[in-house]
Amino acid sequence: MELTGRKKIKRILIAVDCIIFGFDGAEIKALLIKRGFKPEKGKWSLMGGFIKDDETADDAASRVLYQLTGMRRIYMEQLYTFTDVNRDAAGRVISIAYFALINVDDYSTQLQLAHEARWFRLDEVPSLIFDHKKMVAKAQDLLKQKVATHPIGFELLPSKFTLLQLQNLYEAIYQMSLDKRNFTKKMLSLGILQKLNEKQKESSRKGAFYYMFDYSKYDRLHANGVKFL
Amino acid sequence: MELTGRKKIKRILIAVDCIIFGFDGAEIKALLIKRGFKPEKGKWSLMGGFIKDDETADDAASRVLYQLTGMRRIYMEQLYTFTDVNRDAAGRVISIAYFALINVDDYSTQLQLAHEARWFRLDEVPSLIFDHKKMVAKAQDLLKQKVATHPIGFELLPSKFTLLQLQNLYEAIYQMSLDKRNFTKKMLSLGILQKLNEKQKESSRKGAFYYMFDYSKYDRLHANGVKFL
DNA sequence: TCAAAAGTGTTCTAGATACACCCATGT
DNA sequence: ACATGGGTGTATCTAGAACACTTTTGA
Repeated sequence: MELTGRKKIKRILIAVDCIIFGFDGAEIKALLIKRGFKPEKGKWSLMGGFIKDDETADDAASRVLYQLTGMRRIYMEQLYTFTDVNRDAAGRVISIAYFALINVDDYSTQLQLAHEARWFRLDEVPSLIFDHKKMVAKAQDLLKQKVATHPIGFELLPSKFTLLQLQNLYEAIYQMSLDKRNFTKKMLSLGILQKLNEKQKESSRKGAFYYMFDYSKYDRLHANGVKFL
Repeated sequence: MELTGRKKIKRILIAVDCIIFGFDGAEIKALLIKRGFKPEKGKWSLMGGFIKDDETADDAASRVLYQLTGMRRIYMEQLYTFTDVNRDAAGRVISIAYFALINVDDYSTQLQLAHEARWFRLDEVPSLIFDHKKMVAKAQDLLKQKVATHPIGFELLPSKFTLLQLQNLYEAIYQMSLDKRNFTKKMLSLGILQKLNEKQKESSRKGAFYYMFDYSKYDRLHANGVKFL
């Protein structure tokens, strides 16, 4: 870049903030923490942290996600960088927001308690510090848009899931109901689900077959994205 | 965000870099400058600059675009934030990349000369400093993706354009040829083009009608995006 | 035997694609 | 009169949408 205005630059801190989505079988939820320090102590907020000078933003986001969830290799993607001059009460801080998807079942209750974290339905997110509400809204947009063409919905489900669970997931994301026959026809036609010989017996007498998402088939068939919906 | 690792943080500078696309009637091109200062003086690079402490990243990108083009109100959108620890030879600098579209005809030759700027076909972009090549690639992806569902292609054309010019634009972006009848049928069916009573006579004896993009009709009809292709 | 969820096929419709000729005009 | 690009219509195909009954099995 060109050197313009370099002299005027004061210290600007760089943070990452993570919008973490989960799916409880019926609703998409966001994981928020009760902020345990000043400023804005006691208010709800996204989990975040400052970037260290030897790590990338991706590294920082992974670290922050690990602290909160104890999980590594979480699906995660850079969302947007928020730079309003007065967005953080404590001084000039820009924040690189990350969007993450986790399977709720893998998430330890212990850590949840330690951080005073809670899952919130998207229509019940409380007021959040700074511009975190905007971040959540933007993440929700990205989720809707991305899940229509990329196989990321599976990140929100256990590795074995039934077709009905998958349908419920899409219905929750889009807030609409889908036709069961059309949905299964479409999903199976993509050739990226592997049917197991095992049934989920909890929710019905007949039992529903489990499926797994087959990453290698996906990569082979749909290198350039699919149309899920 | 949580306070983690704050103590270890050294100064990190924040820059913006702009990927500027234009369309010359046949090809999509990117505007690059010959860097006039060290490090990497004399090499090709994107136009960029540091964020001042009283401006947002959007402000900084607008400023940088104005410096290079003399134009205000350029279509512009935040693309991605690049944070590799050693991306900039001069020290730790993160860069918020912006994606911009301009109408080549509006661009002053004077300013072009002052910055030693040049338009490059996307398949002839020379080697660039730092990670600017990655930025260009990412911007090209976004262009392809976004132009399919949002009316941003018009930013690359004069306000009055013929249907053939519009088709050429899409053909250039997607590197494929389209059927003239199907293309015009589709475009006109969207109800967002206004036909003028004026013909472009330069390129044929018969002359081709000019059209304009009608923003208000677009907003009314397609509040949630359209499918152009 | 019955309640409760699982599984499955056909018709209809709209949008996308493929395809070729006549039109208007300046020289 | 003719060369050049401008403009237009129809048939086919494909994907999505609408729609309801049978199957399985544990209690």
